[in-house]
Amino acid sequence: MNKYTNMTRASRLILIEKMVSEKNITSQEELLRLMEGTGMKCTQATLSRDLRQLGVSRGFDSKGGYRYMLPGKTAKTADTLPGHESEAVTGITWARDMMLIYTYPGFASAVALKIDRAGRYEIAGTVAGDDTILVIPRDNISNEAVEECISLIFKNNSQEKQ
Amino acid sequence: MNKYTNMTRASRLILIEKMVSEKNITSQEELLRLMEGTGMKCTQATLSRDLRQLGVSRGFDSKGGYRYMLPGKTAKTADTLPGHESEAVTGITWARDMMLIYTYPGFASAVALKIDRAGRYEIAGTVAGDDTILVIPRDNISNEAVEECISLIFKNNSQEKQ
DNA sequence: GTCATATTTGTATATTTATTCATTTATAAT
DNA sequence: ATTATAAATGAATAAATATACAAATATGAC
Repeated sequence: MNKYTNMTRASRLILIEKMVSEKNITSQEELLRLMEGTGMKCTQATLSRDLRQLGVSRGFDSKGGYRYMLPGKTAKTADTLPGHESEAVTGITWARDMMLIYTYPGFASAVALKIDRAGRYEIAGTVAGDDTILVIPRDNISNEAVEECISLIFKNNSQEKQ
Repeated sequence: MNKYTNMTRASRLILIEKMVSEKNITSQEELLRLMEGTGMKCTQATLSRDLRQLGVSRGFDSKGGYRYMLPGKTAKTADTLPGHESEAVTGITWARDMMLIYTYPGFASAVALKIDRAGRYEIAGTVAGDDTILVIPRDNISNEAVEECISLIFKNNSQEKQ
């Protein structure tokens, strides 16, 4: 049953979602002013509660600026129906402070893509052949840190369902 | 060029990501205390800056509680080397005394071919994946020399197109 | 309508997070 | 090494956001 029969509140929540999805909102004060412009007014306190209710949170845009965003937009998982890249891995070893990942033939680039997309700064880059990936850590990053990192990427991968 | 050469900072960033991914962090103060527990200490101000750098933001978990979380699959801005941009090249960095060149998907081998054909002594060889090129300098060749070299190749490249 | 109860809201304030500025530390050039 | 330049940091503080509590408003039963 719908708990939100209060019209004022209901339409305010709708307006907030609309504003957040369309505009680049950087603070609650800013959103407040935008909403006032449309005749819908409330206080920052109410906005704070509404945003929590909606799951709208302040994150960062691509340039590192603040931006309020809808819950779906935060964890953008555009890629991946497959999501079982880690199963293609047959072995891992270290040589010259670089990690070598072995996969079933043809799977290297798919696994490497997964690693690249994780955007981990510990990893300067990967180069994938057909069944082997060369993972190049940044300077001063320990092998353990990279292993941690790779482990995490594969873990996240298997958890990724939404 | 690699921006993360500071050991203390680099490992702190790693720890932060680890903490955020493993624990349910609800505030910076909380994270601060957790980190202190491992011997890594800094102030809330530094943490605030680090979190922005990492794109880690405070959102809501399924129950509406606060929780710091890693960024979605937002593209990280590659550290670019000014003046070396050729159309397909999206970024350049150094790791383990090797140059890594990032390109748009599918362009790596084309760019690598260009480099190979220049026949520069400084460059022992290249290995290209789909969107990443590993440039291996000869022994005793400085990074600067290789950059000079690559810059020259790209300059020639862009002149060809005009 | 009245009454009882639950929800919503604003004010004031507490808490949390971001930023300024001075200092220190690292990196680069000579 | 020495000096210059840039990056990182902490302390203090500003700015932004959350919450306690009282008042107002809505909802449901009669």
